[in-house]
Formats: sequence, C-alpha cells, structure tokens
Amino acid sequence: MPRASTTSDAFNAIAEPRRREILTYLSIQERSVGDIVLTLCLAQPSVSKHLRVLRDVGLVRARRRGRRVLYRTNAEAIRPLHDWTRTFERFWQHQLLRIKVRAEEANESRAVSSENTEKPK
Amino acid sequence: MPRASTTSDAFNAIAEPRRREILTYLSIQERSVGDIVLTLCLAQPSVSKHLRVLRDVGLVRARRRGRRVLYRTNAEAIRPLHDWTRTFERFWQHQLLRIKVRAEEANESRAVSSENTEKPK
DNA sequence: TTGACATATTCCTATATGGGAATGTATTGT
DNA sequence: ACAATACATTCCCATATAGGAATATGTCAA
Repeated sequence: MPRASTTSDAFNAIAEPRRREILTYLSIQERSVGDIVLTLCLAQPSVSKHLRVLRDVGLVRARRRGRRVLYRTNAEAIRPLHDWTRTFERFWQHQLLRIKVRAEEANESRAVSSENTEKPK
Repeated sequence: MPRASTTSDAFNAIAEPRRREILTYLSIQERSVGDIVLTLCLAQPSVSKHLRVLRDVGLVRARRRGRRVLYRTNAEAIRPLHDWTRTFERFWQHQLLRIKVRAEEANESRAVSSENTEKPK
C-alpha cells in the first residue's frame, strides 16, 4: 500500500513544502495563480496542481475575476492541525520544566557531586 | 519526482494517521513496541517501521530495557508544527469575526433587504 | 470570430511508500 | 549453549505521487 493520497486530509496536503509556502503567501492576501508563479518561482502547471490539492482539502478557496482565478487561504481548515499539535503542548512544557529544574539543581548543588544522570532499576 | 521522503521532516512524518496515533499514545507514557502492537492493533513490523520514521525525524526517543525497547514522544519536535499552524491563528480569528459581524448585521437590518452578497467591480 | 492571455488538465516517468511475509538480531532464562 | 521472547530489517509489490512538456479550457479585447 502506498502513502495516503495528498488530498486525503490537511495533514497530507501540507506535507509538501511548496504547498506550505503557498498557504503562507495566500494567507496575507488573495492572489492569482500568476502572482504565485512569479513570487514563489514555480512553474505554472505545478502551482495549479498544488492549488488543486489544497482546494480539495479545503485549505484554499478560489473565485474567478475575469481571466484570473484568485485564491485565498481558508485558515479555518488549518485549525484541526493546530488543535492536534496543541494536545502536546503540556508535554513540551513539562519537558522544559524538567530541564529548567535540572539546571537549577545542578547549579545549586555543585557540592553533592554524582547520584543520578541515569537511575537503573 | 515523487513525494518527499517521510523522514525528510516532521510534516511528512505525521502525514500518516497511524504515526499520529502512535505519537499520541506515547505522549501519555513511555511504552514498548509490544504495547503499541496490542493497543493500536497493528502488526509488529509495521509498528517498528513507523517508529523508525518517527525516530529519524526526532519525534520519538528510544531506550532499551532488557529485551524491550521503550519509546516515548519527544514533544519538543512537535513545536515547529505547532508554531507553523499558529501563524494562521490571527487569520481564522479574523474570519470568525467577519462571520460574527455579518450575522449581527443580518440580524439587525432585516429591513434593508439586498445590497451585496457579492460585490462585482 | 480570432488571437492573446490566464489557468487547468493530461500524459509521462522515476521514485518513495506501507503492508505482508519472511528473516535477522539482540537479550534473557535455564 | 540453547530456546524463547522482543524488535528490527529485508524483500516484494501495487500505488500515488511531483515535475516537465504538451495540450485543453476559459475569458477578454479588438
């Protein structure tokens, strides 16, 4: 079985670095495909294909303006990603806390010498 | 050119749903490969391979304890993902605000009827 | 209508993948 | 040393890519 489709969800869609760049670029302001091509220095078909993927998972919205098609980031679709990563927030806070505590201990008790670093059972 | 390697960065690594499940499971408590196999109902080689990917990008840490190898989530490695999604936070707040304002307007001026929905230039 | 501009799609190809099965490696208990 | 346990790796394969080139579609302007 190959990898899941890039259009299967937002997680797969944003795995591609260029698509992340496009999302960032379009979050500032609505832009045409041509703008993206020029600004990010990508081939036009490539951009269209990336936009297709982003559109399929709801990460961008499009609307025609004459010959052009204007795209904009749909930030709402990024929330699930944010929420998922956020569930780990408390853990990295714990880790930072542990590191901080360790540093303080090491600093305070420079006399006690050894006793730990790895506590085998 | 195919998709970037799953081990190229955390974004690619977490694109796989099972890997996300493993990360969540391991964030609670350090666990052996066997625990993961039983709890998430996956084949053992599959788990080992997923852990390999997660380890390569620093999302998990491992240590031997006798015959077992205990894995734990390295939450720190998830921060870049969190930070990236966070850059869009203000935008979805804006969008929610717009929606809210629109709803209020629609509610207050039920007499004014039309004039917008799409404003062609 | 015709041409020019803007974007989308199709075709092609090398490549990384995830699952299953089989096998390899490390560690413990006897 | 040997068997058993716990993981890791390898091999095989169907499949979804991403990029490049070519082509199709859509829209406007004269």
